[in-house]
Amino acid sequence: MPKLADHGERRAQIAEALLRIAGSKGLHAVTMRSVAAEAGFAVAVVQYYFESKEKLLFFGLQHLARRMGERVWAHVGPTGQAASPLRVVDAVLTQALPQDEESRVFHLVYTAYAVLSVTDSALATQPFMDGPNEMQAFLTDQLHKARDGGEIAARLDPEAEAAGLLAMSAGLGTSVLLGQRTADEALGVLRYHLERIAPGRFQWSP
Amino acid sequence: MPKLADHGERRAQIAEALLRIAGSKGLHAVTMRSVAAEAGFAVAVVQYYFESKEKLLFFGLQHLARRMGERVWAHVGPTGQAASPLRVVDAVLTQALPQDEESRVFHLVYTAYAVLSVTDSALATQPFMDGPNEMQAFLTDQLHKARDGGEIAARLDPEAEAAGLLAMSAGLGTSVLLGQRTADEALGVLRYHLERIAPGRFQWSP
DNA sequence: GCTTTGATAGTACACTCGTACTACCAAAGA
DNA sequence: TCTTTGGTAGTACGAGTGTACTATCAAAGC
Repeated sequence: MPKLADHGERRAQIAEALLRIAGSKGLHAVTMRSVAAEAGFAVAVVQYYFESKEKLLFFGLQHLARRMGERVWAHVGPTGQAASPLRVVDAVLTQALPQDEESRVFHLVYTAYAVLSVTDSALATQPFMDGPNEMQAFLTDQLHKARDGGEIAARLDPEAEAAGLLAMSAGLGTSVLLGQRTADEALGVLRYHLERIAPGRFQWSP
Repeated sequence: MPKLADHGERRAQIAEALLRIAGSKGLHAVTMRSVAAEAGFAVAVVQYYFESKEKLLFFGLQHLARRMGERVWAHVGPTGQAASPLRVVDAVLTQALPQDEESRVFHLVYTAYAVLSVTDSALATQPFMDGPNEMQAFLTDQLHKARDGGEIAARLDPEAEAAGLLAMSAGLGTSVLLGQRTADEALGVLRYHLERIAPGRFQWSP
């Protein structure tokens, strides 16, 4: 057997190249040739590790979702499980905003994929529901804990609050992407609404 | 001079065909050929009224924005200018949700255009900021009036509330598009948050 | 040392795209 | 009536696409 190549790593390399192109030139600029060139391989190599473009696109989406999940978790984890549920909620929602370039690319490509999935049956819409659903369940749980701990008012509905905040965060993220407002302005709006839920309890962060 | 054709109407016809395709098959399925076929014309006719695909796409976006504006206004107008500002706010935000097929197509195509505009300089991002900015200013104004009229608490910030509600509405709309929740569920979340702003004042509508 | 085989490279083919070009048709003005 | 001209149709071309195909290379096993 010749020089064994780590298939997983190769596929990851190619997926990264795909995301770089999709993030800079748009998802429509993702072609076998452009991805191969960006990754520094020949077209046939991309074909070798992904038998078709459809498979490549699908893997690219999975790769993106995985990286987004890791990133959010990396920011939430350190906050600690034992920490105040409100801090966790704040960390998650803040991280959901496109504040740096990497996050901006995530948002853009993810949205592009989402739009594509509506009309292209090849890209199952399942990944676009699992992630958000999981996230909403997580936030709902945190808000339940916050309510039980008396951090937020008892009249608040954790489920509806979580769903609303998540949707707001997504909407704000899109507006940042389109240049309607800056990330800081979006953060300000988000913080205002968090403050409305738990007055005086969101002033630890700068 | 031969059989005069109303250029405005022809362009509108073609734009409608474009939107039908973009709404059903996706914006990437919009080609000179597909649009011409959908409109029942030859390709050269589309070329005749739009000198290039770029111009066609741009006009399609303008046409969409115009129709969306008309639709929202048609629902807000009857509510009356003299009516309660909260009713106007409710009407606008409700209408911003994709509840019927036409609205669903609006959301989808608009989002597709928005995503495209981020990476394609040909599609100016201006239209995606003017509309939302105008809408936010309008809602902010209504909330100011509501606050002055004592319909909402004085501690609320009209600007931040308007921005948040609009972002939430957009985010909820996207989630409906992706099938994460139904339009009714999204409406429920939205109504919950309106109710939070002005308790007991959003129970007129079914 | 030779063969096998996983990995990479180059190329060709069928297809679709946007666009340019020419031809045709029919109504209005001379 | 004949010519001009706005509108419509058909077609051809170059560029770019996904994919199949073959060739080449290099390391592992005999």
